[in-house]
Amino acid sequence: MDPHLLSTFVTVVAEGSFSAAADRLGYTQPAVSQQIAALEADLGVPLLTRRPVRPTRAGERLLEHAGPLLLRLRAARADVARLSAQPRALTVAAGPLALTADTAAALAGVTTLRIAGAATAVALVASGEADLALADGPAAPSDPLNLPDTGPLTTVGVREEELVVVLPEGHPLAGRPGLRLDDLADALWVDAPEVMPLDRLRAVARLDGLRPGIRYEGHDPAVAARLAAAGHGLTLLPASAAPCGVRVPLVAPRIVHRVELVHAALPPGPAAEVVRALTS
Amino acid sequence: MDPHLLSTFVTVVAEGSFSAAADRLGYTQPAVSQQIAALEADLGVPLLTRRPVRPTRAGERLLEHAGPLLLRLRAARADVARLSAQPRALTVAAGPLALTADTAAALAGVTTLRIAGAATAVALVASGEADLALADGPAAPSDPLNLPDTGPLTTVGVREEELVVVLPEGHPLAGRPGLRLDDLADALWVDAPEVMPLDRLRAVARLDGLRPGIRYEGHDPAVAARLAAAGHGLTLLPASAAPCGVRVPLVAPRIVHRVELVHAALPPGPAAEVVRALTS
DNA sequence: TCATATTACGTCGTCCGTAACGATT
DNA sequence: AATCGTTACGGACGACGTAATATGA
Repeated sequence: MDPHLLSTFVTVVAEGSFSAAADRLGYTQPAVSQQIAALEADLGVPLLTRRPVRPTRAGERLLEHAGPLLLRLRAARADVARLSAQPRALTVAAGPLALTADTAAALAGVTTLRIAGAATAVALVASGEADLALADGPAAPSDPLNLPDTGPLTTVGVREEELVVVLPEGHPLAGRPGLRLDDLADALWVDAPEVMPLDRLRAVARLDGLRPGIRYEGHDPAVAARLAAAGHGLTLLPASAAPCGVRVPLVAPRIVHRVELVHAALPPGPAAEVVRALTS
Repeated sequence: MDPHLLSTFVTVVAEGSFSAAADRLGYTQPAVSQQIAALEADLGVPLLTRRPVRPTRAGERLLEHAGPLLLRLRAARADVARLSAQPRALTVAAGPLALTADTAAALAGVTTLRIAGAATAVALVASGEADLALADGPAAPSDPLNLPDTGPLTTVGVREEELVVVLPEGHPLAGRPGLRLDDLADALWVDAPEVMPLDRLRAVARLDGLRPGIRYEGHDPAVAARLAAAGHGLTLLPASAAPCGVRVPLVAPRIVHRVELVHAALPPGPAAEVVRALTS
């Protein structure tokens, strides 16, 4: 199973077309056709239906592996390259809820700041495109975030903060001193996958439900809070990130908003300084 | 980075010689030489010192990635193959401390039982060589074991059991009702990596120390207990696995012996039956 | 001097591109 | 008929084996 073939396979599925994938990868279309045929011959199973081009069940299985596999490959290369690399621009990948005032203050010497979901931020560090990741997400108190395993990276907890449910004024539950998530499972929630993905919440809270309401595809927690305040659905945010709406502490299940710092082994330098500042 | 090259690299390091690796892989020796040269050219860094053949620092980094990478590759292949595979012999990989009487009773229809450490057991399932893994190891109560990430496998907790320190009769601490691990960190411990690896204990207990004493390379917990009872060092075992010696409950840190069942998506059949029996 | 890694070179296989073909809408 | 994937074929590159060479212990 050549990673090269795996990568074209992923592209073909993403594009939904052999010719489009060929264009994107800089091959001719027959080359892609042959690559897919080679992969199918190697595994002994059809991976794609043609017209329309869709993964078969076997193809879907392979896709689940292909992403992490290719990431790890890039991670290995990056990890080796880091040893001989010269210090350069300092890039930090941060989750949308990671940048409180304190955290921002600790980022001295940072050249580029990139906002990305937890998994993506870790992937950026693993593949060498970023030096530090500040991944954030919900977790049980003092439990680690469930980050993808991309090899030997150092992970340290930076912060845990209470979560609040954001409700519109006049909501029937707005007067309560605290709320239980299972009482809200049937309510409509703001579906903001880049701020606080509902599926992670479900996983951490061991809960089904959380019906998705309006979808917000941006990064800004304030927008999610405003949507909630305007009655488009509930949302759950760390207390400091919810500037408006009625904020009621979450009391059960016991979930906090956790921020973790992820980085590879760092030589002394500005990156290491930022790590020190963040973890002190 | 061709996985093929990666795999020869791993073999060369393991054998400590180009020619021995060539023999093992069925290549000629110059072929191996060229493969390593190609890998080094690709990464732009020397990976091995020659005479003696040892990994450089870059090589060591690469090695850390190569194992998981090749495992995941096998896992992907196995996962795809499982879809079209016919039901066959049912193989279970179990940790050395996983097979209590109850657990053994649940293994109806199992053809082969293989004893292996937690990481190996999971690797066997991922690569399709086993259908079920019963991984065991120390963990904080209700915390998951820290198993390697090899793709979409289902993990369920099966059991948690109290851990006891096994001491020889007449040991100064033998009369205590309970023991703290940090009080024993400077003592000599039975080093039984295939029963209860000391490094895992250190990691879970967040503790240095645990000086290794006599080394036992087998699987049998009873032997570890006997060595401890005979005064060759202390050991920590689940209460049910320590047939002799003075057994004192561990009271701090709060660590239990946890068993987890790991398996891929299973079609209905004997394997699924065993899963049901184990998790009911 | 012997063992062991590297270099040189010929051969074979693999992979891609061009061109022709086939199938599906 | 048009679009898109497959098959056919030729050329280029890469990979392995044999043979010769270099380098340490």
